[in-house]
Amino acid sequence: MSEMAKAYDPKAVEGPIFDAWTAGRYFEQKVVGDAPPFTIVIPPPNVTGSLHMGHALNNTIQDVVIRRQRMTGRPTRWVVGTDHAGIATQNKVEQKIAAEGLSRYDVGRERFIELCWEWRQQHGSTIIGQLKAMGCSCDYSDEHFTMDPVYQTAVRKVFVDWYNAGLIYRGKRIINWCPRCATALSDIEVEHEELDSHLWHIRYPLKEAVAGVDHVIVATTRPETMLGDTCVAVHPDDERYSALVGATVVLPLLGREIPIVADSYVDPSFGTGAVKVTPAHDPNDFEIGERHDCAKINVMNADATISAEGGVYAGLDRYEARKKVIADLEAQGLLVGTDDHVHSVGHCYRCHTVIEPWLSDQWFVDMKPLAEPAIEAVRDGRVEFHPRRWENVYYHWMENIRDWCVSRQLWWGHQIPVFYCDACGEAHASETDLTVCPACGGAVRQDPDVLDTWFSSQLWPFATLGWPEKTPELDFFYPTNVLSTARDILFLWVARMVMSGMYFNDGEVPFTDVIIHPTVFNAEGRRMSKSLGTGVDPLDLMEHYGADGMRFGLMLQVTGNQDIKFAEEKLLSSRNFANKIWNASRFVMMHVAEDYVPGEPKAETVADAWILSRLADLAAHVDEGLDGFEFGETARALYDFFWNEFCDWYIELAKPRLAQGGEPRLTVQRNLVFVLDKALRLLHPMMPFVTEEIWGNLPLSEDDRAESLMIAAWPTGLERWRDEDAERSIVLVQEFVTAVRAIRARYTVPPRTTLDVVARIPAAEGMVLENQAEYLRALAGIAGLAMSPDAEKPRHAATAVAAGGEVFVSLEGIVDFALERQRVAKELEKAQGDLKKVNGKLGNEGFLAKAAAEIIDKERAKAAELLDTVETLTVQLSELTD
RNA sequence: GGGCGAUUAGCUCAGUGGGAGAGCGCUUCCUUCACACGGAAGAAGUCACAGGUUCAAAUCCUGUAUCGCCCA
Repeated sequence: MSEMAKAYDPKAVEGPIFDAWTAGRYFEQKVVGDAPPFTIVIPPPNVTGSLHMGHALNNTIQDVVIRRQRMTGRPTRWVVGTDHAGIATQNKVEQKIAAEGLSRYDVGRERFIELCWEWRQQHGSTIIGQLKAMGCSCDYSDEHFTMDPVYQTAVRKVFVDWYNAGLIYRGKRIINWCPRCATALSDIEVEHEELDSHLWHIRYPLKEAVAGVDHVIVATTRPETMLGDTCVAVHPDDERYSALVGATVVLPLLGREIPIVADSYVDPSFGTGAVKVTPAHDPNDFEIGERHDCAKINVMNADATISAEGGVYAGLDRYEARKKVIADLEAQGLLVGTDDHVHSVGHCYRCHTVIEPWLSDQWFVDMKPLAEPAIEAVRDGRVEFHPRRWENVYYHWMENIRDWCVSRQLWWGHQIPVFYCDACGEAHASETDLTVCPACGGAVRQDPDVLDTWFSSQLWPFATLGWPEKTPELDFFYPTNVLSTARDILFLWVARMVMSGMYFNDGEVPFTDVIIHPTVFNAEGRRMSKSLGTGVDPLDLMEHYGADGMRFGLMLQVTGNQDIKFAEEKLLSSRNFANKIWNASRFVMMHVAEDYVPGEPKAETVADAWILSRLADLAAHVDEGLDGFEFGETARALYDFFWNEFCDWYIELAKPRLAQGGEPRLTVQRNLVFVLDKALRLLHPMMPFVTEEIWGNLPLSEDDRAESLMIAAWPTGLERWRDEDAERSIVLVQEFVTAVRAIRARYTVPPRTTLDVVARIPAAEGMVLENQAEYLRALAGIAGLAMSPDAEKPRHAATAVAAGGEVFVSLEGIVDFALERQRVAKELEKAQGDLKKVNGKLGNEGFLAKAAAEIIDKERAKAAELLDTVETLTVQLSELTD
């Protein structure tokens, strides 16, 4: 066995370990096995992306889940890959050719797509490499991409099937237009932000006065859109305007004559109660326009400049146009007021440009029929959310779902497989490219738009398994088990996977458990953003704390209902934890030398029984925690066990017997190895590298050994080691030792100075402690030890209350009575307070009548114990006179 | 406007009906043969506020305040 370094060095270990895993092909899973398979599909990161904290967290979660499942012996598969990120990739390539002074129109569509592929070849694997650095156990031999040829087949089939089923249609609608990306966006790709703006009140003159009224005043947040106004609307019940309905208004600046209509959409309490209606530039106005058969005049170009319809304003940018419109209205005396107004403005989720509601031809998916079974699947528990409350968010969205605009005016992506014939005017959706019209044989041209990236990503759980082919993989691994993701793509992705997954797989859900993990904010609670420089780079963190340190530090911070304000100090303690485990293991290895013979563990001493019992408890906690996807609690349980129980106490308790040699030494060696072995297995999913490195060197029996910890068996059957008596006994030992150490610390007794200790301890506890006397001596630095139920307190002794009795340490000449009085008085006060509280309960008839019997017994025992303590401390205080 | 979540030690957070916890930080002591990325001991909290339910509330209910997020 090789000598272990004094400190754990992640850099020296991680690379070789990962290479060994790869060489062993432990990540790969073939379609074999008796146990039910366990599958996770990775939320495909954006191909242009690099690892950020959200990825780090999410992929650690997935790795923890799948590593544990793999160790239980189930055939596991973690499908990895990237999505083609239409807008983002196109932006990258456009930036690149812009450096040569070229636009995509200069290079042409075909060449541009080639350049996108080239970009992908060069940069598209960045994030996959970073997942490897984290230790993620994805099946890298089977990487997928949402533009792979087979994937394209799947996308086309979905489009054509839905088209033929009438679920996809084309229509002129108001969509969210990003003028910078020059493409439509779906509703959920728009981020709304409250902005300070104004509400402008504008006088619209009537063509002819009605009952002495010669104008109407409208209020608007977007004065420039008045160029496209085709009516003015008021509420039908609004008496202020009832006489005016049907009258004609002369639109200022342009002189267009438009009607006043009554529509119940109008909120009479907002502004003046009269609204200008611009059907081509607002979704609500579009609806009003439809109802009243008003013209839809598009006054804006794709780049958000005013179109030819805008008269003298044509060519101006939308904000320039706004300024000029306001100035002109003011000059004509038509601007009657300007209020401050906060309103919600949509921004592009990719580039944060203000989006423009815009009338154009787009493709839509009719969502309602798809949503219904997907809602049902969650209602009846075929899909479960963790934490559960996310179900409500899902229901709310699904029940109010709107049609999905799936066309994008981009070049990079899945081009819409619809072919138009100019000769006969027919349109055909086709899984294969058409060159001639199936109806008339005329020439056809394909729709130039591409599909929303999410249209392809929604197929991920089955398209990556070979669908639409009925592959063995699809049969074996679908439905998948866990889908872990951030909440911000619950709608963009998760909901759509459920809908399409069920539609195309005979109603079978794509996964059974959805983990919605917390969002990682920075230490100040702000969103981490590369552009704002508020982010933290996981690669830097791994550099400082190791992959295990980062992973474990993140796991410690995952809780069910709280977002994470990133606390780097948790990574520091996790790195230290890795080192602690390393050194505890190093200690064990140093003491299992040539003389060691592997064998079964044995609960020979109370300490042995205790640690084995605690190990059983840990295993139960880890199983329960991971089954419930409670990563924070699981991490804490592992941390506490290793550090506070195994290292702080068991190793210390083991030392005397290790030194003793012979049979006791062999037993304790075997127990140390056993506990370490099982505990490393339990920790492995969270800290794969350090555990693998250590475990490979453990002197295990042939039965317990495996090629690698990552494919070693998950611990089971530890329950038989439960021993509550032993646990209680060790608590007594800990209390006693801590009491003596506290006295040592209080009087700064040098570490090597041994003390004479007298203890007045009840018989039962005394017997237990008597049996552990060797431990007490070793751990507390005791020379003479005398225990009895009626021991006399020596003169000049420092005292402590512990183990149901009193501990006295003779400290002739150095005891500070003032200090002792102060301390005892404080302890007494606390005990009296507690006693009063407990007695209050016990004196309460309601409590005695209604509380559970075991609670009452517990309170009685507590009262008796506290009374003892109070009496003891009272006596001690009275004795502290000289 | 509707909804969700949060408010516990200096900081970051666990804890969901019966004696307030962890990590980091802080104080004191210790370079003792696994570990100073360490050991030992310790100080530190009217569990946001106000009502209510209950024998019993950090925990359940209602309201208020503050902060964050989502939807419209």
